[in-house]
Amino acid sequence: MATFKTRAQYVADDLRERILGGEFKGGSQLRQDALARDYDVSRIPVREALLTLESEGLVEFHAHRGAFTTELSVAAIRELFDLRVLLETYVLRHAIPNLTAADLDHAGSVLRQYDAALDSGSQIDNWSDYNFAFHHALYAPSGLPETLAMIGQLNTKSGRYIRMQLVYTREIEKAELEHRELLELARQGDVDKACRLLESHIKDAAEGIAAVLEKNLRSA
Amino acid sequence: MATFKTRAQYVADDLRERILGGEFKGGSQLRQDALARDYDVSRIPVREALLTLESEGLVEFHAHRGAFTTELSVAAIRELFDLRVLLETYVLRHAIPNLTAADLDHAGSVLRQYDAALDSGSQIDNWSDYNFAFHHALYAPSGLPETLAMIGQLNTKSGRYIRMQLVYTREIEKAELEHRELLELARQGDVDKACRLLESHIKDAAEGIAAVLEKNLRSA
DNA sequence: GCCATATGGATTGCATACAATATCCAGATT
DNA sequence: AATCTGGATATTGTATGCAATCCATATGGC
Repeated sequence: MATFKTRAQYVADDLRERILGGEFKGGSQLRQDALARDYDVSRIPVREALLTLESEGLVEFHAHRGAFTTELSVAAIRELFDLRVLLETYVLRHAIPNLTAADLDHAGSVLRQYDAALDSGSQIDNWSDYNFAFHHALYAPSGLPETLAMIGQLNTKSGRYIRMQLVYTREIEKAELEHRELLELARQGDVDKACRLLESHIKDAAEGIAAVLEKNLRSA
Repeated sequence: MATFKTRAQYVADDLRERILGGEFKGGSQLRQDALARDYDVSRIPVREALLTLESEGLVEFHAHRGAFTTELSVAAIRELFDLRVLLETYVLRHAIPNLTAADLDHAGSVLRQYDAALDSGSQIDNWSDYNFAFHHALYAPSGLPETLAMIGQLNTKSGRYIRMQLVYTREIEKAELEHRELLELARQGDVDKACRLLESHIKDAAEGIAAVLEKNLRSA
């Protein structure tokens, strides 16, 4: 069922990856005509894709001037990460009591895939997806789909900067260790400790990103 | 600046009002052709408007079948209101210490406008906007624009049901009293009491809506 | 020399027209 | 009788082309 994908959706998915991957820096303009040629479609599906990305906070439309990739201020990034702490500890708190053995197994298997990917080389492009998959595996049993959707939005909006931080500071290994610890605490059902760890896990990432951004600002 | 509004935006704004106003119940289909005739535009801006509304959670696209207004389950509504409690107490907590005399005056004047609207007759259409304006006046000094945007999303998504509850249960007056109390607590800087009141204010609304929906379900 | 205004060029926003897809219903098959 | 097949129909999804708008540059008045 519903295996059909419109061209607009295809363009949106690919363009999202390109933006999150850092191909378009700063507030660079995305010309509809050029993108249409890129994807060999007309400008209509490109426009629709850009509208979708606008609603996700990745681009901004200026009437008759076109779409530009958004650039988040350091303050905005801090705010988004504070929101992540608030919402993710909230769902984790609700998820842990519901975790089944199958849920824990699934989260564990995602972690093992991390390791395989790490060992096989720097598949950093996919790391963000794995990261989100692990967090999602822990959160899903909360039975709070609307909340999970908002968390997904926050991740998308700040995704570009998360990847940047990972590349710059190479602290994937540290995150990986914290993930293992988080899974263990969840297995033990220690809600408070797990939430505290999650909070510092997210805040550390935010501080790393802020540091990188502020360094870049000074050098520019 | 930027006083220009595309037709797609105009259609989106108007259609949003119509959906929130309850003109399209249940999962009713929104045919692009009919809407295009309604607004005397082509289907392109209609499609773009529908895409915008989809990102706001008001409609859903089914490929080649069209757009349908979404219908939230009682569980989803409860979840959205729980999220509102979480996020709104969060911003209120951050806003109260920053409230200036001008902020309090502004919030008070919004309240006075309520009263005027109430006395002049049942301008229920506008009440939701006033309601949001009051809450926004209290929250804005938090200096957390991203969080405010998410709260706005939650309000939009659940807006249809808020209006329904107000019409059915006529508890506008109660909400109005609570607003005055909330403003007074904010003026006194009593963060904890204000947040507790806000929490029950939102939860009461959620329970009222759930009661109405469950009654409707039984009668249907 | 400086500010207001007009004009050219580029790009978007939209209307029209066509292609692709899902659904429905009739008819055949088991 | 129930299920499956296939074509007709309605509706969406997209391509093309044109009109509207913005920005930059040049021009004229003071």
